[in-house]
Amino acid sequence: MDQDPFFRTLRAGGHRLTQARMAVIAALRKASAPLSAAEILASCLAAGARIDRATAYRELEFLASSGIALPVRLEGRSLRYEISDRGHHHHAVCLKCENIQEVKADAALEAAETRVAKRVGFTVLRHAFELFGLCKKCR
Amino acid sequence: MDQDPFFRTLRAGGHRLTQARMAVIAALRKASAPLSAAEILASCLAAGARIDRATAYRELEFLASSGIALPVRLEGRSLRYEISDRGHHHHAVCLKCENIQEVKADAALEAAETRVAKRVGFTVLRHAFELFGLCKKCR
DNA sequence: TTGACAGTGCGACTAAGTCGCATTAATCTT
DNA sequence: AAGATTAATGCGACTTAGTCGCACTGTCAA
Ligand SMILES: [Zn+2]
Ligand SMILES: [Zn+2]
Ligand SMILES: [Zn+2]
Ligand SMILES: [Zn+2]
Repeated sequence: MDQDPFFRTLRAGGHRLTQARMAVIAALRKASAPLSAAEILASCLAAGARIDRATAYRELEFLASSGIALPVRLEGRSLRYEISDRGHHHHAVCLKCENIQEVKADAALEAAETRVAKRVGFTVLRHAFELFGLCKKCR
Repeated sequence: MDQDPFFRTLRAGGHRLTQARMAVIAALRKASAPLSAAEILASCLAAGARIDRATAYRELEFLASSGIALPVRLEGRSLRYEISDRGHHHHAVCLKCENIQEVKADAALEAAETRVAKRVGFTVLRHAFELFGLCKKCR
């Protein structure tokens, strides 16, 4: 626990390692796809941590501001979060089975994104790229 | 009005040209950026059409299913709509002035999107690409 | 071990959208 | 032009996702 980089970051920032905080981080770690606040809350409760809805929301917001959780806002769905140590990627959402699949960053795509931004005279702080359709299984 | 392609499509489909429907289409036409349901409702009311909130939502959904309105779901914002006859494009959202700017489709970007989809074995029905940052004026 | 205060639980609140159902009005028929 | 048909509407109650203030509590450094 003391060698965990996220926990060290939190301690270094003067933040406490509370039950709720550790439960939420554990829930994010366990997840294989981005989770909504409600799902994270359910996961924490299932794991035996008694935390409140408001706490779950506040904690996720805090973890996002600390760079530990990454907000994932897929169009049409409610806000989700994933753990932030998996490198830059995007998502493909299956419209049939609802599965969310990671799409590794593609150099050409990222280059095109940069070029387009330059063309329209925009300073890009963040970008979103999502695919919606049918996954291998559902096709 | 009878030569309007959208109106002709609606008539051909056996749909009525109601006050609400025409008011919503007019609001979408007037808009220079994607509008939320609330904004469209306000625009209709300001134009003198007495329509209900539920009607505005239902009408927008209907127009989207008819291919006349295009849902624009920019991450973190509520669902918006724009008129559908402007060709494929994406959006750049200024985080300071909240302006939403159209970004014309870029051949290289679209090609990269297609290639990435193929790589992950995904049948893409729709894609999203958005830039978030600072516009020319706000930089 | 204890004081300070970051973090929590509670509950009331808001914003965005949905739904069922009785009524209205756009279009069709005659 | 009047009546019939039924798509579309208004109303209001409901849901879902998230926010907020405030009194209380648990973490941790001294
Ligand atoms: Zn699938
Ligand atoms: Zn990217
Ligand atoms: Zn701006
Ligand atoms: Zn595109």
